[in-house]
Amino acid sequence: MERDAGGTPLHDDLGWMVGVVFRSYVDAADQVLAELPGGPRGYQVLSAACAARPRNQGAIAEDLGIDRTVMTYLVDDLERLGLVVRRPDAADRRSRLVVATDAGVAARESRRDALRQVEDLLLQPLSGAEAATFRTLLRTLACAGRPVEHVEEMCRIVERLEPDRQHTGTA
Amino acid sequence: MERDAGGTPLHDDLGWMVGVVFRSYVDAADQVLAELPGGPRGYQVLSAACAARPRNQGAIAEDLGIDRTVMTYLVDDLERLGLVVRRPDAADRRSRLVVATDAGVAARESRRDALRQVEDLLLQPLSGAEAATFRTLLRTLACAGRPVEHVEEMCRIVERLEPDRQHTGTA
DNA sequence: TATTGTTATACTCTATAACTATA
DNA sequence: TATAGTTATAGAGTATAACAATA
Repeated sequence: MERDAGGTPLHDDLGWMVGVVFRSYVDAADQVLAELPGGPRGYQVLSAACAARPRNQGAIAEDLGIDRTVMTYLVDDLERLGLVVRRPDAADRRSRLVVATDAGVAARESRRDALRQVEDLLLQPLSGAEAATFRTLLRTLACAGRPVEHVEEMCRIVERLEPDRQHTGTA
Repeated sequence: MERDAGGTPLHDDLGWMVGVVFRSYVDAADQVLAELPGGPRGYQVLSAACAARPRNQGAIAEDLGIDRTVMTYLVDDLERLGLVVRRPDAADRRSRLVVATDAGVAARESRRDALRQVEDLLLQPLSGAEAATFRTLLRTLACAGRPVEHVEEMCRIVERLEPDRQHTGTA
């Protein structure tokens, strides 16, 4: 039962690495998106509202991994600023389609350009080719299904862990 | 000022991609780390406590991107479970070195094995070679300085954005 | 009966400020 | 005076539950 030999056992931890990069992006993006409600997520809602085929709040919320109740507040704020509107869905009168206004499209475009510079800054430690590779691989991961939904595999992992639970107590 | 032609403008957004992967990891890791206080971050503190050279709370907090006040609670919980101890630092009596106990080392090792399976599950959409490349590039980014600290570049980006601010009001 | 969206409430998490003890 | 850590408080963010309208 030896201690970790290396000085920093975290450098092999995917969770730590993803967390560092995630926080770096959010911190940098927050500076650029200061005037936009909701920070990066408000921008992402606005981006979704700029898509060719408008979608309803629930669909956008699922895509962005946020609760639908939070989506209500985000859309409220964006609508109050005149950046998006809630359009009734002829096919389902319960549903509200979120659509960007002209001002919303313009606001999104200027933010997108600024965010691209932030992204370049974030990827600066990589060469141009490496950055392109990183984007491609990251997109593959992001667009694939979420591993949490691999219920069976997760259950097997947790079950295999059970015998060791006494190490941490039951609290 | 045309609407986005593609169906999903988010698929080119680095922030969206990193966010999706980050949430996927946290959700999956939470299942494996259910008994450990603080979830993935509690695990990361425990990992830091397993390092060869013990460090104090502030240094660990900075590495993990969490506030030092939060660190106090995390270490409290881990110490209560007997996984770490606060050892006085002979060189500076204000400082508390966080050191894993034998039980802490054992708990961390079993969790690390489970987390490796979670990581493999997360990276399943990639081939073996691609996954290795992704880890390497991600580590390079995570170990590099944070872009927020590139104060000058950030200021230039924000300044260039200023003329467009009227699109979003001043709230 | 299930689903979309809203509202109100409660909860968690995080940050702020004040304090102690060291340096 | 500045720093490491703690504590208490307040604030932001988030989730839970109940509700209305529609399917």
